[in-house]
Amino acid sequence: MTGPARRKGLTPRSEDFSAWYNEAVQQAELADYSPVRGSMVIRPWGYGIWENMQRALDDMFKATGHSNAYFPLLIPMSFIEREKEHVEGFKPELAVVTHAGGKDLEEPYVIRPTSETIIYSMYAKWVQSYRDLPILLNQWANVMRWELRTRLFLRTAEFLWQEGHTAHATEAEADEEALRMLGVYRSFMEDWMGMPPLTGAKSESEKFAGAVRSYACEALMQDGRALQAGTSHMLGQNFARQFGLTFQSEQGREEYAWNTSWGVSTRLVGGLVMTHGDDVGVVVPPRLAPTQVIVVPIGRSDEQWAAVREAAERVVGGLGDAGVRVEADTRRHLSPGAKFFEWERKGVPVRVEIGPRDVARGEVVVVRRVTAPGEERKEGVGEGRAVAGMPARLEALQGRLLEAARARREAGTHRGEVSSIEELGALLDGGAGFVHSGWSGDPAVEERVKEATRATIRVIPGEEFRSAAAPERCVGGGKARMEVVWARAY
RNA sequence: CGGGGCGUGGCGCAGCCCGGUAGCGCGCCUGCUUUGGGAGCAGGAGGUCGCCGGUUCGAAUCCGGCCGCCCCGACCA
Repeated sequence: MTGPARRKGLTPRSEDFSAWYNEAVQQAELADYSPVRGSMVIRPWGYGIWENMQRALDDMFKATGHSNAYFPLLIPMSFIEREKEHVEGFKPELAVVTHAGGKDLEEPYVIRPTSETIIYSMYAKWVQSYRDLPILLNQWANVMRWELRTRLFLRTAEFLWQEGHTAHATEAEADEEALRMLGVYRSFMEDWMGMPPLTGAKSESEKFAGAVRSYACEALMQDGRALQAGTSHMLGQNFARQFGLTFQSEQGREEYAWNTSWGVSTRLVGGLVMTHGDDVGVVVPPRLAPTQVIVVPIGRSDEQWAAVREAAERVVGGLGDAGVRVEADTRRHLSPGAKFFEWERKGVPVRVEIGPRDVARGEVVVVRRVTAPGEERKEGVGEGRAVAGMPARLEALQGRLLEAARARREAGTHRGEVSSIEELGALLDGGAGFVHSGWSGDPAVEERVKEATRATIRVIPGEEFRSAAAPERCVGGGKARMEVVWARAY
């Protein structure tokens, strides 16, 4: 199995999804393992995707009134320890700096696992009056959580993310903010990633350490497991109390501010791979692809090469003018086939082949990375028409990826009464990803389900995702008080 | 942290049981011929066999300890 036959492709997803994922990520050159335990190197192709994600998200944050700022990497240990649930949640995975400048530090610093504490300590300095609120900041940063078991992009010890932190005068305003950003995440995942998530609230046991309410986007991966792709928290006044974040209200009273925090990380890149990838490799949606179109000139003799190069340059120029991110692969030591495989593994949405035959006809061959049923993969198109039609072609592909992912999510979702834990387990074993059911609200039921099936409540779905007929029975027996969605999660 | 697997040129592996000249494929370099789905031939470079210690005339191989990586589980907004 290690010979040439194996080298031609990845381990099929159906055979070993985990092996497929690792191979897909590495062969697409998204990331590589590093000498540092649990920390990966994000390579240019992977980082390019992240940069495109950042740009889109950053624009959305700005459009909703937020500004960027930057806070220190190191946080005094005492800060983390101040909020009781927060410290309990994060203590086990903290990396601590105890020694610097050649001597032991008086107070250790932790490498931020998240920045609530240091940010709200600063907000406390900046806020005196209700007129200073709201504060709407975001930071792009790296954070560190010493995870016991890591996986490329999905869970690494160090990862890149953005964390939004806001302070408001009222609870209603804070909750509105938390929900607004949940909606921003959802739009981003749908419109840019083609990864339609379920959104809703977290149960008590799954919420963020220190939050009053947590909201999340949960996406269904191709292996039927859920990926928590983004979270937004209404922190109440928990941190404000610990850090003295108070303001004088319009009525002259001293009050604690209400906070929110929200974040998405490089984990999204892993989600992208597991949403759209196939047995050939990664598939990157056009809006996020660092290169949307790869032009491959094909020629034997020097004269042929000169002719196809010229045509390739014309196409690259034309596409560039049309706002398409395009590149020509002019390496002469590689055969066309080798280049085809390489770019397919990386997931470039469209390839344009230009050989002597095409030049003679004034055509190019346009090849799609993914095809709809019944659609030709390769297509000879007049050069001018190929260039002019490319933006529309890319948008169509973007839309198709979203629809395919939505269809997979729906096919992997079970709705209807689930009246026992055994039945829930059978549904999950039978291929269901998201299983809707009723729930009494009793944490003991969650615990029992987890024991028996390894599934957890991913969300208490928002209105739009609830079933037409609300479930009446709780999976643990008795009456349901709400609808929940179960899944085995990453 | 529990269980399993694995550390040998850049990558993937064989050799280890049974101690004795370190091997294969891919990749890389040079030359020539090639280029429409992973090119061919010829020549070449590249390895203190994860680390430390022990046994032995002699250790990739046997013994002890340590370190690291991957997978499953536990843990993990």
